Amino acid sequence: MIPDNSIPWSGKHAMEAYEQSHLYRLRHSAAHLMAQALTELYPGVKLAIGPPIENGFYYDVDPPEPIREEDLPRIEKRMKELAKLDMRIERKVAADRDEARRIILEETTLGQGEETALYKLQLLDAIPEGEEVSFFDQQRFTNGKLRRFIDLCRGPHIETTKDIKHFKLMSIAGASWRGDVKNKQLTRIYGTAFETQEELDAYLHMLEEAKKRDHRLLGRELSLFMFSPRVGPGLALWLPKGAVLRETMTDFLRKEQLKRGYDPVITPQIASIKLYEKSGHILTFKEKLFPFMEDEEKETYILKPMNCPFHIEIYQSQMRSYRDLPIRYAEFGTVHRYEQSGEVTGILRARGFTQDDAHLFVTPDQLQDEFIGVVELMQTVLRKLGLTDFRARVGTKDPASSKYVGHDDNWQAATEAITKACDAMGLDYFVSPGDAAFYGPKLDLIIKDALGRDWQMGTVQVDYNLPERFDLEYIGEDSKPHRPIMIHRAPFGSLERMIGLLTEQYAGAFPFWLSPVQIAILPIADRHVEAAEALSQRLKDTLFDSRPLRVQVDARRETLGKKIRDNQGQKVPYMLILGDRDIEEGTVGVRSREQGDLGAMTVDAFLGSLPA
RNA sequence: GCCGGCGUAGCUCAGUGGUAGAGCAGCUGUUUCGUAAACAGCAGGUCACCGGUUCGAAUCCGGUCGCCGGCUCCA
Repeated sequence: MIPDNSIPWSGKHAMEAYEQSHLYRLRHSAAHLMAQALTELYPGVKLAIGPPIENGFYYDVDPPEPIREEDLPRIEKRMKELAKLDMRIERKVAADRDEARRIILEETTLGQGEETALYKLQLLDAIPEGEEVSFFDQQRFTNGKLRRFIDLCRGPHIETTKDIKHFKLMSIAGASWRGDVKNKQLTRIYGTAFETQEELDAYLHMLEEAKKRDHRLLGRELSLFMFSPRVGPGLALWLPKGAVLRETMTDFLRKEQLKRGYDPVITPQIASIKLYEKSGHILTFKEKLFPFMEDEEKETYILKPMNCPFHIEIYQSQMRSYRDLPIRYAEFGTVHRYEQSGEVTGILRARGFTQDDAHLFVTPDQLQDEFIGVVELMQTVLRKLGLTDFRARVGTKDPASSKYVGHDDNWQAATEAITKACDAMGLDYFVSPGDAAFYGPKLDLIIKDALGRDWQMGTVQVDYNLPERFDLEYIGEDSKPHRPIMIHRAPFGSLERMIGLLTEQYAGAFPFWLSPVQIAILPIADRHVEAAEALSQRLKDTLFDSRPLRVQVDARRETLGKKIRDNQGQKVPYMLILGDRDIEEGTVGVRSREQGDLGAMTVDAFLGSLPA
């Protein structure tokens, strides 16, 4: 998390408070100021939208010539000049639509040609009839020249440009007009603004600090995973330390699932395309698939992008009775999705990843309880991982969209099951219309990474569609066939994404149970190495969380200070120092990652002090 | 995929048209050391790749690949 002292990001109320704040208005006005600078520096530039956002503001523009990063300083400079003019920012309301149109065409274009109003006119058309249309106007006559900027805008703004003092333009990106890639791509310029220089500096400093927690950096420094161009983009190689961490997490969840009546299943990496034709994924998922494979008999196979159809095949392999339900098939299933080249981000967004997947086949009567059971498991997982900074989102159907499948009463039942389960669990969630899967509503956990980006982690989805497509049945008490409901769920989401996020949350200093190396033994001199190896073996024979303790002896011929420094850098939770005194007295010198030197104690005392 | 940026040793980075450098890591030797970097030496690069300009290219130009920020999409 970026510890942003200006806006606590989590929680709906915090966001609402931000939108009411002076800072929010300041940033909005900074966006306008930037637009004014752009109209002066790039005559004919077409302006689109320029809102304040969580950590600053942006403006989307369509410039007559490309804007590059090296242009930002002179845009900033022009903004500073303009700000000093002390232009009053005045709100004006158009009397009617015709006047609004006239203002856009005659005034906001500032004599640069009506075509510069292209996007503003479209925005005007999107404002519902009868709603007030307002403009914000800032101007100053200076040195025989009128400097003016007027923009179609809902506001609110601050009163004068001279209060826009502490800002910085951050970056340039392409952004589609109205978020649709089929539309023209505009140039988006990001900036940030604060009330004081200290806050701006603090924010920039925080960004620098956040970069140090980037999982891609720590993944390399701690030897967790790697990528190789010879393997391919987005295809991670797990190094021994990352792999053991991952196994530890998998072990933990596997046990929790066994306790809750899940049955493990294992399915192949590829399948005939027919399977995905049947599931319908071939239509909705086509552009996400790796290129197809064809065998000598001209049968087409695809690398699996998801596990559900396989689990359905297993369900369908025999007659099911209502007495068999619920059936819970669990698989740590590795899937491959051909993510667009620009969207691959370390292990947070990879092309191959492993879902902690399971599919529950339930009767309508069981839906509610099973959903609660899944939410309970997710809470257990979050607690164990020590994650508290997350948001729970209930994705429901967007009533205006036609992309969904299934009957309305099913949707309503499923949505109710989800919200009731969340209420019953006391989960603090928000409802987000339009964020449902196309086949059903879902509950997602959203977590931010070090750079403040949202990632969807764990998910629970209610599905009426696949049972329908595969014609799934169970025989009910009435001896008649009935259709089961499926729940798709993944508490971690994917091992890759969760480990990436955990790495950033903990800045690489994983809790003891997860640390790849839990204990480093540091013999002081060569003559202590033998005792160190013996101690190492003794610890490895000790179970922690029913796994052998992970111990490493640092037998390098380095000074103790050097060994401590290196193992601290590797974020090893405990170092056990072994020298003449210890061997004589039957103790070890214990040093903790967090608290430093804890003094000498017996190995038993040390083991007894380990976190439960 | 699109917009913008970056690519020099395993890592972090110097090097603006004239014989490729530093620190750390690695290896060798010396040191055997009690709580955050012992000392010395050695080795290590097709300057991402391909093409062009030039007497001469890490450096200038074009293309490709990879990575980073964003858009779109997602676990």
